[in-house]
Amino acid sequence: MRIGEAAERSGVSAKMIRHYEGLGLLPRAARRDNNYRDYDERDVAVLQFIRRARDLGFSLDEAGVLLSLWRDRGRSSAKVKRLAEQHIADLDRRIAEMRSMADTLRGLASACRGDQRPECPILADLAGARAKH
Amino acid sequence: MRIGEAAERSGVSAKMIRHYEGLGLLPRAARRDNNYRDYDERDVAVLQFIRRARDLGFSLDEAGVLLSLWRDRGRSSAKVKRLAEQHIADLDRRIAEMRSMADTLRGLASACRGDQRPECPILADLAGARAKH
DNA sequence: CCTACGGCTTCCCATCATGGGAAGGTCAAG
DNA sequence: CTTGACCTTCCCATGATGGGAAGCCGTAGG
Repeated sequence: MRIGEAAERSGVSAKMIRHYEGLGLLPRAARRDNNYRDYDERDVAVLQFIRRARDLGFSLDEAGVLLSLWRDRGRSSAKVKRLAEQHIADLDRRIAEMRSMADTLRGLASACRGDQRPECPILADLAGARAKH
Repeated sequence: MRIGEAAERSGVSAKMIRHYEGLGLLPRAARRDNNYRDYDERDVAVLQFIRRARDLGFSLDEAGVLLSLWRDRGRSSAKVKRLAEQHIADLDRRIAEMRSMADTLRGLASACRGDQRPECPILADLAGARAKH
């Protein structure tokens, strides 16, 4: 099949498929006589694998590592699990950061009247007047 | 003061101060005879304002809007509050996304033995075999 | 007086993942 | 034979940040 169909079936855009190939994340695709890339079911499965890894927040580099582990029949599941746990820890760290931001903002916004007057604890906080607690 | 001191006092790197000026987020800095940029306390306060906005997750564009509202004495706090609430909603959406990723991964990782054997539900999931629930 | 050093200047490049779009080749249907 | 939907490669943009080169400025120490 051509790249458009592979894209549709995998959920990875044609643009990205070419890009992944350029990065070396995918092997160079087979070509037809007309120089069009040619894909089969296994290629689509690989693309779906990458797509799913991206959906779970893994970077392309990490997706590449997972892919090579997937292909390695003699792999130890310990390596996969370690990678997953590191990624979970990273997600948790970023979640905590963002929660802290959101909570701070919620506190400031709730103290802000939000009317036509200029007084605003949000701007006051940004300007350096830290809240009184 | 020179850019190095302004950077240290504001917590914004010299590199970024120049960049913000290039973006038009900051007015062009005053220059000394030797062409060095020259900053005063008010400049540092503006930089701190931007820094704080960034710390709360606002984009540079949003920081620019907040900055102009801060400078506008006749502003209505409603505009500030609306911007903050949109940002909170955006943070909450991203947090929910990441929590969903982390929770899925936690489920898969807990089902993975993590030993020297190749069986691994994490890879099985990525490969398209969706979990049984 | 020369040199070394630290600070500054501009400019270009890299990151990460993705998309937009131009210029041009290929192929099937009308 | 044209049209239109594909495909190709190549360049550029995003957003925020940093790295580093080449070169200027100014002071302190020999």
